[in-house]
This record gives sequence, C-alpha cells and structure tokens, in this order.
Amino acid sequence: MRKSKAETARTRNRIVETASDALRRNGISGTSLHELMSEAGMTHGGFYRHFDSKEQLIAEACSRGCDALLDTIRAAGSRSPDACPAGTSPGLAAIADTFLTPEYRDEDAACCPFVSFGSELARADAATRHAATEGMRRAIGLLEQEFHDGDMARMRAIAVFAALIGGGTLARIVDDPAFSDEILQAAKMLICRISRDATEGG
Amino acid sequence: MRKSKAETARTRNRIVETASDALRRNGISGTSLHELMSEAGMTHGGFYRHFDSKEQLIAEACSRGCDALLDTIRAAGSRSPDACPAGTSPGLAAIADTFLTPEYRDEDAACCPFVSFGSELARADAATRHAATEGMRRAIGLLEQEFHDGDMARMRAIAVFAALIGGGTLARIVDDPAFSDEILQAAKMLICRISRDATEGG
DNA sequence: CCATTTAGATGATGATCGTCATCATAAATT
DNA sequence: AATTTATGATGACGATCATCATCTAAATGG
Repeated sequence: MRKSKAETARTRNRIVETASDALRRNGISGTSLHELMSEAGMTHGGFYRHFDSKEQLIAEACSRGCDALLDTIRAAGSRSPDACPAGTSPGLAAIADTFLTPEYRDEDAACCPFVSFGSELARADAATRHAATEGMRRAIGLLEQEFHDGDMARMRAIAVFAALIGGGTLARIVDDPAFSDEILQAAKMLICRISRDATEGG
Repeated sequence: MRKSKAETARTRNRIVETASDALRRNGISGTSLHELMSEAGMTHGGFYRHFDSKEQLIAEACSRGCDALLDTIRAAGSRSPDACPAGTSPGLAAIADTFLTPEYRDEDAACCPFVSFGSELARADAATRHAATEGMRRAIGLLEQEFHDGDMARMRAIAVFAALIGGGTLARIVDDPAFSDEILQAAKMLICRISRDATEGG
C-alpha cells in the first residue's frame, strides 16, 4: 500500500497536526501513539515510517502548537478589544481579551501549549524544550512589538506573557467558576496595567 | 507483620509526604506507585491498605504540597528582601525574591505544586482539583494580607500569584539560562510594580 | 491467653505503553 | 515491463502501570 511522495508528506503533516491538537487536549503523557494515530486515520504501525521516536514527534508538535499560538496572538492583536481602559494599548487589551476569557479557558484543543502542558515541558527532552523555548521567544517578540520599542519593551512583553500563562493555567485548575473568572479578570487587569505603564512611562 | 496503630498512621503520613515530594519532582503521570512506595521504604503491595486509589493519594498529596507552599510563603514574607524598590511592600519583594530566583527554579522537589504540575491539575479528577483550588485560595489569602485591606487587595493578590506561577513555569521550560533569568527578573519586576500601585493607590 | 484483625510482602492480573518485525501492495526507478 | 523501494496494516515484544489475591506475623480485643 505504498503512497505517493506528496501523499506521504501530507500524512506526516497530518500526524504532526493531530499531535499538536492532542497534546493541547491531553498533555504529553496523556497522549498515546495508538490514540494519536487512529485520530489521524491510521493504525499505530505506520508511525515509525515518519518519526524516530515519540519524543521527536512531541518536539515537532510542540513547535507546531507554538506556530498556532503565534497566529492566534497576531489575529487577536489586530482585533478591537471588548474594553480598553484609557492609556492601554488596544492590541494588548485585545490579546488579553482573547486569551483570558471563560470561552477560551473552557476550550480543550485550541489552548496554548504553555498553558496546556507547560509544567510537563519543564521535564521534557532537550529537543522539545528547545522548540518550546524558541516558540516562547517568538511569542514574546510579538508582544514586544505592542510596546513600540519603548523603554523596557522586552521586559514588559515577558511580564505580559507570564501573566497570560499564569492566569490561564490557574483559571483552568480552579473548580469554582466564580473564582476562576476572578483570576481571568485579575490577569487581564494586570496586563492592561503593564500597558498603561509603558504609555505613561511609569 | 501487623504494625501498631500509631505506626500505621505514621506510615500513611510518610506515604503522603513522599508523594507530595515525588509529585513536585516528576509530576502526576510521572509518578508511579511502585517508585513511590519504595521511596517511602516499602513495597507496592501495602498501598491499598491506606488508600482506595492512586487518585485519592494524589488529592491528599496535592493538599499537602499546598501546605508546604503556604509555609514557604509565610517564611518568605517575614524575611527581608534582597532588594526592595521604593514604595514596594518588603513582604512582597521578599516573596518574589524567594520564588523567582535561579536557585529556587533549579530545585526539583521543593517547587510549588502549581508550577510543578499545574497543567496536569487542570485535567485531574474532581477531588484533586478541589484540593488545588482550596490551596490556591489560601495562598492568595496570604498574599492578600500583604496589601493590608487596601483597595483591590484581593485582585492584586491574585495578580501576584499569577505572575509567580507564570514566571516560575516559563523559567523552568526555557533551555537558555540567560533567557530564563530574564523571565525571573521580569516577573519579579511585575510583582514589585503591583505592590507599588497599591501603596500609591494607582 | 486465645481468637480475630490487619500491615505490609510477594506475586499475579489485565491493560496499556513505546517500539519493532513482518507482510502485502503500490509507487518509484530502472 | 521488470525490479526495487517504501507506506502503512497486522500483530507481537517486553516493560510498566494500577489494582488485587494471598500469605505472614504481629497487634488488638476479648
């Protein structure tokens, strides 16, 4: 049942894409190759025609998940925010609005890798950690643009990213919806505050 | 080989304590009962004399890990900080100094549960999530005290906690030490900024 | 002091895991 | 057209997992 070169490449791509989704739904150790491959429409046997190991796939899927995150940040940044306190950058407010809402929190698959399996990434193999590091660099780079080369733009971008990931992670843990919403609000407020600091030169 | 009541209680306690450490080192799915019990100085067989399931132990160990976190926060809050920018609460600066240092980041076992297995907690069973939620409530309550009933004390305490967890999680992922240190610095700066806002009524 | 209960060791259970050998088949190459 | 190559299915491998049955010896309760 050999497939054409083009179709083989498409299959490989489909596995990575499927893994990227599955990881964000179930985490690294919660994702098995069996489940993964059948989700991609195949049996488990073909896996090693495309990858050397599960770890190699995880690294690639992590990178792919970061790409998706970047796209979401870009799309969010160019939207008009639900609410934008005076002095806050509209782009940052819109990004906070996108990632720190109950709807985004309750989504399983569209979630960002760092929220979905961030604590597992700290224990992952070198290649995966590297993919995550580079993804994080790019994400922070995007946020940095929102500060228009201002003073401490990079520092502030990192702070915003930490608030996004911290708030998102905690909100997903909490089993009390009101408390969880409070966390989202606090993180959103924090990000707007950082943005205001930048425009006011605080 | 039956043991006395007191010793049985001590054994059970030792298992929970061991699990609390193991969880913070290896995460939830990275911790097996085999490994756990032998770490506690026993074979795996005796486990079910003390617990109904692995999940039940995880929930208790999570609660215990939160207790340890609370103790660390309390101890940190009453220390004098390495550096304390003008207007920043010394307690908050000291807490940031404790949790956002390279030394704390590089420790395996003493780490806080939300950093160590926060993303796994979001997918854990109801009892574990509840234990985590209550632990988080208490941690935020402690931080809230640092704001002395000021305006939005609770909101700010949540923001500080999100910055701690977000910063700590990201710093542990990154494989570039300089970048990781940068993340710790940014999160620390953020927390000092929140503290200053409170004293200045910003 | 005897009968009962039980903590913890040993070892088996079935399920699931990552990985690999084999095979049929169809694309690629000659 | 003949030969080689490689995809993906089938199924097995050994390891590991949570859980449980059984056995022991010691603590408990009468």
